[in-house]
Amino acid sequence: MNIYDISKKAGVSIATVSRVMNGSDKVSEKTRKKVLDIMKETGYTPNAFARGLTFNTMSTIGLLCADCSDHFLATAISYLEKGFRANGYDCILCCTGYELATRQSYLKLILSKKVDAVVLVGSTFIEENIEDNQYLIDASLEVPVVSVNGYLDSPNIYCTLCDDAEAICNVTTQLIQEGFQKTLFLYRSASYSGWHKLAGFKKAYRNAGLELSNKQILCHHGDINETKEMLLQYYEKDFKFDSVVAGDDELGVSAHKFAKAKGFHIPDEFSIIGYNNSKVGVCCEPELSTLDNRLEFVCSNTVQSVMNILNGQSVPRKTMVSAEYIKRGTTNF
Amino acid sequence: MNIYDISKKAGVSIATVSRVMNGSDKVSEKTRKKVLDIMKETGYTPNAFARGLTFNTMSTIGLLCADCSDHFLATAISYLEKGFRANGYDCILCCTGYELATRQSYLKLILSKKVDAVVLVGSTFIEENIEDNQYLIDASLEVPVVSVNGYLDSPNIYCTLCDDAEAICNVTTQLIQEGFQKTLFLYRSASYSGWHKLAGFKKAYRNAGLELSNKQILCHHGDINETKEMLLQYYEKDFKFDSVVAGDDELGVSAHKFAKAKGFHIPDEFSIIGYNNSKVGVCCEPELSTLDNRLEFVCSNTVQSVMNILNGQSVPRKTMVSAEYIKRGTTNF
DNA sequence: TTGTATGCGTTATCAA
DNA sequence: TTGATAACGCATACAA
Repeated sequence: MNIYDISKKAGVSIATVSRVMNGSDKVSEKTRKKVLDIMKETGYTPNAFARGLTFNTMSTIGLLCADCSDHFLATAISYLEKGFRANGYDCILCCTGYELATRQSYLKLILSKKVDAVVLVGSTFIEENIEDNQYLIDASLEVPVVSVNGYLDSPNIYCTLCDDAEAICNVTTQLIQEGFQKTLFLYRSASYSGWHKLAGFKKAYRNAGLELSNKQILCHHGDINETKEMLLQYYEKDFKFDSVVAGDDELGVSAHKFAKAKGFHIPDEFSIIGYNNSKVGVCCEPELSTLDNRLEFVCSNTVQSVMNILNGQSVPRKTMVSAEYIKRGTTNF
Repeated sequence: MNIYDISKKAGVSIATVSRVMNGSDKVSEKTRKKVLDIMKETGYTPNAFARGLTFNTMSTIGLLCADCSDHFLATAISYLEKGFRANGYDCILCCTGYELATRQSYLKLILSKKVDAVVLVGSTFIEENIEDNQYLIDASLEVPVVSVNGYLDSPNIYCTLCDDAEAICNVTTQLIQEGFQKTLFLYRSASYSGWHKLAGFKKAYRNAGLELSNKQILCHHGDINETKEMLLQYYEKDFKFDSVVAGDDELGVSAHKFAKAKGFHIPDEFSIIGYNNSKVGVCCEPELSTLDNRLEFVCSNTVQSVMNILNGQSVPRKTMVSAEYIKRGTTNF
């Protein structure tokens, strides 16, 4: 079924059929009804590729994310997809993994599908090494690139993110004031968000005028129990920490399991703070205190930015929002 | 940059350019090199919409899922996306929510984008009321429809699923043999998978020749702590259960928190079995025993089925796999 | 108000 | 080995 079939059945030209489809007012009620009836009868739908060809868009957004089985990223994708759909856009999902080369080739793939914009979901897309971000800047020459929780300063790249550094700095300062001065900062990987959290941690010690040992900073990736075991060893061999500030809630849960294994009383003897306010933090007892990075706001802002950009409106290149501290059972403040 | 620009620069016709692009052997090495050089130089990419128009496909699969922030579904999507991409297909993601009307309209939307196949991720897409599945059958008239973890018997609908009923039946039988004869079956919603799990639970009691009270079956949706509170009330007011078989791990964690709140010793005094082998089950102490429904296998089978169908090969309409019991700390067997 | 003709960027058929 | 041209399905400027 195409526009010619409909036009024949209705005894009109394809131009008229096209007008009816696009709600032109320059069609008589009579013919409009006739054409509409036949469309309904035949279940006609205009060919999306043909429309794409003429309009040079199929109203799709490319969503790049490292790993959509990661709960934080999956939640972001959920918000983004809903938001874009509400604006009439479909989302092409692309799970890139964490390797740069893969991300570069997948970004090209997505661009070749002629998406209207590219969304980088999660801070892992911004590399520390400047040249490694060139592929993002190249992409931004073709379509707007927006980043959720990462920041890259470039003309057609728009970023919405949470002030992780400030949040971590604040809670670390609180811990110090509570007397926890041997805090371990536990994070998963080098990423825009990772460095900023670390910077916040360091800043708290600087502000307090306290010496910070590099043993207090630990980068580790592994599943919950692997990390717990690693912590048990680290505690014995390297550093006797009295609290943990974690880069995400899963690391926080690992610290929680570590503390339980050691028989430490939480939160008086041992305090823990997670990050992301995710479901895993509420599975343990006592539940994990955490920082909520207002993902829903960040995502809806991202969607709105893309829409505004596509409508030719001016949009701030950087939007920053502060995190919210969620007090639960693993801290006293 | 389009094929005409390239052809002009190379001093050849568009037909030759097209041949070069598609690796035809009927092009002299000399002109091939010339065209290739200019393509590289200009960064030319063929227009995806135009190709879509001629081939009537853009190599995309529509992924429908109720809620991709649900960890189980997100994991499935992760596997599916990787699998389809490895086969040269992109995925359009569509989070439908749980309402039938929304799902119906979104399925139409996805079809109007001319995807090559539709994947229903999760068992919630199959409705108990037969007419409510008609929209799926209608869709299957246009493109192959495949279901992950749900079953619908119809010519162009292909299903891969885990034998939830058998799995639940087996563990329930084990519980009965261990002396836990007041098990509460806790599930979240009516769905294909939900009924089958329930059926398995009932079967275990039938097999054991035991009376099953309808107080032993409880449907509830809510977050982890809401469900825990609900269980505390239910225990006081309605039914003194000694174990829980849960439809998913989060419900299992709720039961876990309930048991802790009551001071029951796990697993001797109170046993719990979750479902899905998800991350939340490993956050609590003792960790949750659970059933792994072999999601990775189910997803890779789904991808392979779609590929085979699109290649015109014959594919079984139903593939069933048994679950794996994961013993952790909330059971004795 | 309606119809004709052209363009969108490819691929593929047929001649040369 | 190459080139001209029709076809894919739709939108639209222009003509009627």
